[in-house]
Amino acid sequence: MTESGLRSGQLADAAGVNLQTLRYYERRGLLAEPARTLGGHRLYPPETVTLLRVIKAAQRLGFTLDEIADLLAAGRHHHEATLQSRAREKLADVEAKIADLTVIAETLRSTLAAGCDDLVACVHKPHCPLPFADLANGPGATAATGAR
Amino acid sequence: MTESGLRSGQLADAAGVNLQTLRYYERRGLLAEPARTLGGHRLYPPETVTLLRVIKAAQRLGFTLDEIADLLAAGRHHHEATLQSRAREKLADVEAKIADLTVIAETLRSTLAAGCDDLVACVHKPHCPLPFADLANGPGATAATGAR
DNA sequence: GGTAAACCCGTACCTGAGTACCGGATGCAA
DNA sequence: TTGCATCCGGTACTCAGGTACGGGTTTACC
Repeated sequence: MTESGLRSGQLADAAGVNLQTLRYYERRGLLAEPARTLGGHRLYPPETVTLLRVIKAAQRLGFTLDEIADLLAAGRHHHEATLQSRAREKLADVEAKIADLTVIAETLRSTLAAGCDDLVACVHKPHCPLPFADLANGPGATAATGAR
Repeated sequence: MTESGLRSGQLADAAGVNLQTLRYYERRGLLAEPARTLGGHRLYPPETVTLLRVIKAAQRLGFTLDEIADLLAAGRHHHEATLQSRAREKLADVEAKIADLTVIAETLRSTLAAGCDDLVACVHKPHCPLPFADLANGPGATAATGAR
């Protein structure tokens, strides 16, 4: 009974994830419940390695686990266009984040150029670049809160 | 006894933060323990509004609350250069994140251009732009985890 | 058949930045 | 002095994506 699939530890090693993460993904609906040995140990089909790589790649593109679960389910039911439209939305998100971070980088550069050395004291000087105006209105989409 | 400082609710309103956040910042060492009324209610000096704005501005620049607490303490002790060097580090972080997100945006654009419609199926096609190579080596500093 | 490694499940914990809820106390004005 | 808004403290919960722990099986090899 050697050639029957991967044990959870083997899969975890092969995909570079933690063993616990596999069970977590199973709970989250990203991995289907695998076959089991007589004793109850999980036996994964070999292509699960690819699936995990896909999941990790999608994560790197900024998709959440919930979104990835949706996308995988949609792929199984051949609802095309779902991935395309989600990707379009994500691209808009990412572009907004880049714009936001660009403003932040410029502000940091100004802070350096102005030679500020004390957060509080600097505010009272006219050249202070610290952005007090944009408190309620972050420029990017989901500005001040969880970026990614 | 009208002119003695701000009550916590007034300060929260003036600075645009939640009341609970004030106590949270106090616990985290960002706000000093304020004076109290005889009955134990907090009385903040008016400049605390400015301090909160500074905190929010620094947050927008990508500093964590711990870092801001440090920065504020350093300012009080006139350890100059601390803000400058921290700002330099943050700028490097932010630039790395921008670079990272730029790669991600390009990948998303390729995904759109290639017309991929199924995450898993796409992998087996030669034009698939999904990045499987950079799993263990995110290009940016703290790539896949907390971007902000 | 013994033993060590791997695996099982359930539950608790982690980070970061807050927010919500609760019962009780205080502040202030009419 | 009554009544309502505000505030107090402490605790628990939120989100995302995991990670760790503990006690009990199972597998695999000698």
